[in-house]
Amino acid sequence: MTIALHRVIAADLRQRIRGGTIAVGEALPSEARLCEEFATSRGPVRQALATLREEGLIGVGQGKRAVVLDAVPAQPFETFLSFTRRAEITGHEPGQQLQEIALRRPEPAVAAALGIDLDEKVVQLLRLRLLDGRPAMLERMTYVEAVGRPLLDADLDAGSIYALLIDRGVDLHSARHTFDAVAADALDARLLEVPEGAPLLRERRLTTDSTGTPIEWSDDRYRPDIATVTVTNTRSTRTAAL
Amino acid sequence: MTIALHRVIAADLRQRIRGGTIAVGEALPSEARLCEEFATSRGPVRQALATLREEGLIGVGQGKRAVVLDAVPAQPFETFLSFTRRAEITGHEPGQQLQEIALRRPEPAVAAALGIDLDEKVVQLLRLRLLDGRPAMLERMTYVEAVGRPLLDADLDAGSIYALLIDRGVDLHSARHTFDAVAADALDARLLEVPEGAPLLRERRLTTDSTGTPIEWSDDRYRPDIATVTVTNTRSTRTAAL
DNA sequence: GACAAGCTCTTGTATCTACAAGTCATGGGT
DNA sequence: ACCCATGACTTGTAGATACAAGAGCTTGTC
Repeated sequence: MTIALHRVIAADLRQRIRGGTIAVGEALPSEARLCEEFATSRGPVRQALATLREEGLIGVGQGKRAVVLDAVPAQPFETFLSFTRRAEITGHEPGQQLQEIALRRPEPAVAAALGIDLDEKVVQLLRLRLLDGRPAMLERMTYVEAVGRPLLDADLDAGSIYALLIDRGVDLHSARHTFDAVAADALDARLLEVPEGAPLLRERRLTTDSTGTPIEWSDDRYRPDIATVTVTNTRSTRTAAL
Repeated sequence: MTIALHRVIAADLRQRIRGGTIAVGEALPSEARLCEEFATSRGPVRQALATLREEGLIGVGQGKRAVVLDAVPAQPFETFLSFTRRAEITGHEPGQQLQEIALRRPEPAVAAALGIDLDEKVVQLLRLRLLDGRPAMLERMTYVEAVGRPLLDADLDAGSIYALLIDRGVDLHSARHTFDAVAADALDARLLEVPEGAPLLRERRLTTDSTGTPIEWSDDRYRPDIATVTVTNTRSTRTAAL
């Protein structure tokens, strides 16, 4: 399988930016220069630059060379879902420790979020996420039974849950993330290795399929000194409409 | 001034999607068809489709026509930016108290974020935001001088800063938001009326214009019992791109 | 009827060309 | 010393062409 040239170019430039070969604030080589370097035409070069721009890595402008904005790329949409992908992109080593998996009846608040009855069962997971071996995030995930069943038999310390679900044909479509801050409770404190009461970033997430049916409810708590969450948004929708 | 053809095509298709001429789930005309229709080559047509894909309006895939995903993009820019708009949507009464506005030299960290020299001046604002009369969020905003100047003369307890800036022709294009949690410092505690050390949701925001030049840096701290931040994202946008 | 091969339509990738439009540095005039 | 015009360089836009690769329908065979 050959990888498209514009992807190769984008990956190469990404590497240079992350590796510091091209520093933040510095200009990239001109398109013409890149064409020579990769022995290609402007098409693939421009496509690669467009990708980097979309990722928020570079800023462009007519008549002037592209400039490196930031060494850490903003997450494209789908990576918003995956802790593993996020870690890889930022160059950290992801890890995970499954603490508990259970099939049980949900608490009322969770049942309400998922829009199910109190007597329907759910699959709940408690999982600690690591970055470079340090505790970074604690997930409390709840899946509706039909979706969560296969998780009971899977090796959850190995791969990504999302990859597994998508593999089984689960139609993950959109997610609503609500952020706030909480004080670490006893369990948070023990697993994340922070004092009780320490501030944690909490992300509560409701994931739905393309028909809008809830699939997953999650309460994730981040150690703010190790992991943060970044979101990028653009105004282009409106501007272009004019 | 002529508008680039690919923008015209994008705007036209957007119109059809929003207007219902092409329903959600339905396929767009093929590229070849669009080429005929707009009497052009594939370049501009593909560029227009790439724009719509980036906006999350359509999903694409090799060998099959582009499909309308959603008539309304998940995250309109203004909604994300504007506390006022968010409050109105959720049915609360927004309020604000400007604590301080100053023209000064930035701290090194802020200067670095904005990509300016230490001896360039910036306009800094400290503003408390209220919901239904209760303190909800504390903003520490920093603008590059050229952009922030007009704010010195404006009535900031009245309208929205963003509305004012857009009015003055400032090209707000995209923003990167980083979320974490911090313990309230003395100033946070006093103004937000929480104990010192209480967990606060922190949103650090870098807003840039369409060339990627930073315009604004902000550190916003939310009282989690009064205000949270919600983001929605969709998966389908990107799947085809990998 | 079921299945598979093949054909056609479609998008993805790449090249070459051309001109428009913006940026920036150089250099000359005041 | 300052200012401005010029010109070189760079990116934005657009056309035409070619082939690769995936999707889905059609058709022919068993």
